[in-house]
Amino acid sequence: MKRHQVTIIDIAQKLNISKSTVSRALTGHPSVRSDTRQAVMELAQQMDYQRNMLAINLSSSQSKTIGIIVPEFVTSFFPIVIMGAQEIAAQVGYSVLISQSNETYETEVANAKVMLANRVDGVLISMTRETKNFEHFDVFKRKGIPLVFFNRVCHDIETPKVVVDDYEGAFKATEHLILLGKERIAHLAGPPSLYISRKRLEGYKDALRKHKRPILDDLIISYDLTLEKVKIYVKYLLDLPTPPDALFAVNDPTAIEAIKVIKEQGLSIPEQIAVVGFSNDYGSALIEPGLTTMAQPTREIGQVAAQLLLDQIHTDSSVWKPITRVLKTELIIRGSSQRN
Amino acid sequence: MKRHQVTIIDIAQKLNISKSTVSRALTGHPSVRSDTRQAVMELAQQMDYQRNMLAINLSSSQSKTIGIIVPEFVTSFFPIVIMGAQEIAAQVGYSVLISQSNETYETEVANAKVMLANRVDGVLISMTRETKNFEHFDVFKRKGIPLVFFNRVCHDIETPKVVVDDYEGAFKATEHLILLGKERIAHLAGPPSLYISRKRLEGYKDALRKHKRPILDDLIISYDLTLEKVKIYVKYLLDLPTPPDALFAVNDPTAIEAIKVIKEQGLSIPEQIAVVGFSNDYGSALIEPGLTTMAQPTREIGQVAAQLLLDQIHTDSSVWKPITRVLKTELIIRGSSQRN
DNA sequence: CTGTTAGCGCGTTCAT
DNA sequence: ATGAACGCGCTAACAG
Repeated sequence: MKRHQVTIIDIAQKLNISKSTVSRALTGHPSVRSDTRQAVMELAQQMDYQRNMLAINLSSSQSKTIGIIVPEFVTSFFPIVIMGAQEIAAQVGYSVLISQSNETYETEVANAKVMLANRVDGVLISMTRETKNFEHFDVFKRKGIPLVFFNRVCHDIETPKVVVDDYEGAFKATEHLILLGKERIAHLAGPPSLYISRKRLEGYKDALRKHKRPILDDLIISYDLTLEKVKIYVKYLLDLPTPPDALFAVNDPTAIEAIKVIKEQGLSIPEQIAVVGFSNDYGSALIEPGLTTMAQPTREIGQVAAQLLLDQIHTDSSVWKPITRVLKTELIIRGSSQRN
Repeated sequence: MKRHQVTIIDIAQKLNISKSTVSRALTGHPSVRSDTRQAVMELAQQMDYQRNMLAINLSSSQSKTIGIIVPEFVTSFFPIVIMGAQEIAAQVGYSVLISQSNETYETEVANAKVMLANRVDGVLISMTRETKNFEHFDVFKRKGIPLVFFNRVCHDIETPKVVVDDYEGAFKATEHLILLGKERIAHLAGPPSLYISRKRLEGYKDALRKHKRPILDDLIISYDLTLEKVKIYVKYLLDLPTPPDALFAVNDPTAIEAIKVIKEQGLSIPEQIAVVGFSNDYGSALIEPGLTTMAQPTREIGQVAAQLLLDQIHTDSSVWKPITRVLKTELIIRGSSQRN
């Protein structure tokens, strides 16, 4: 079977009029006799005519597509962000080209090239945990393609960003544990390469300082977010001469993994050790005990990021400033930190 | 700032040679002097040249893009399928255009149009639960655009499909409960409009028949997969004069919701009522007790579907047959059906 | 080996 | 109100 899509020419011929007229009728141009328009519309409908965006995009040299590069798809966080972004994009007729970097720098670079090749009008990015070189982002800037970072942002590129208040969130989470009477609060932190890891670590430390607690380096472990390693670190913490009585994890997957390990070890949560995560992922309400966590407005992150990107796309970029939108987090208390 | 991407012409001018030569060098055509090629490649690199897929796609009248239409993004199932599909597509240089129908027929139709307009080379589809009219799928067939259904397939369209053995899976799940000594096994089924609902229901019934158990209509509830309603149905079941002692749910989100309700009601799982789901979603290992479920090879579904689609795209479709690939499920036993 | 030309489908001038 | 002609960037077919 031949693949053949109906074109304007096809319908022009059938109606024995010029392609330009058909084009005008289809695009709702006023200067077309209404009966002509009528005829065109009907035939188009009947022949299943669909505008060829490939052609339109080429001649308008814009793709009406925004790219999204995320590290992964496994946790519920990124899919939900994407949903939010897609909603906004769809409202103004934009498509979305999604790609995952699989937490690998090389893949991220490759994905960026695909975006470039496909002439996306703008890109939403959340970086890999191992991205330390930003040349592939710079290319977008040089070519005048708007960029918006979210979640895992890059501060070496001057561009809008959408984040949650990681510092404040971590501060509150830690303070919550302190107010619960916990004395030795450990922190399973993310890699320092990620800004969010550093901010959350800072918040954790400042909460301890505010309440005049010592900051114990033994209790702070920075790891690369490879979940398999959580077991090792949690065991290490539990085997300490004086083990922690609380754990603040950099994100929910980490916290959930930690809870599993702690339960395996036969310790009681939250009595012997309380746990707090960050994100309010899908799993945090499911695990037993429920995970106390800092909720992020996930969908909203996607919406705001997409809106910021569209603003940039439509505005004369010379007038525009690299704002950072900081969204609020909210403490969700569940059984992992407090018996009800 | 002006948006301007480097073109072949730009580099042709700088090198003072013809565009065709540049094009040939870039595409690895053999008939180019190696020093010429060298020069072109270097300059291209240096100028951050990226092939304009928009142009290539237009002139080759194919987009090197496959579309994926899924009902939602919330459960982990579809994102993982998409990951699988993306892997395969990426290997052969295909991009992926993703859209969610939000379980709404109208959105699905609209998405199909977007796919058409973007001239995707093929489409992967899992239908909405409310899709009963298939005209929008037929359009693809008429235009010669290959289609592959997965998971929620449509049997009125002659096209390849990728499914798991829902019948067998449901049969095994039910039999598992029977062998556990459960006498009154309820089934929270999906809407009859979905083939998978019907198949799972069939498997459930046949397992009962095989073991000479009565099929009690009271214990079979078909619902529209709106999770909020699970509570109502489960309560109804529990309030029956002789309530069920086991529940087989059509999918994991339903089962997980059911477990929550059952726990709220103060009943013990699995002693008073055992629960089995279908899918082995992310949450099923997290909830307490762990959910016994039929695991689907989720990622593989995406891979196989994408491969089937690519085969169709690359093959002369006249020679090709609408195979249905049936993948195997596997029973994962956890605490919701059996104490260890 | 390299340059020239045509055409992919559409929107958009510029004429009429 | 309509038609003709051009260009978007690139590849392929056709000369040299």
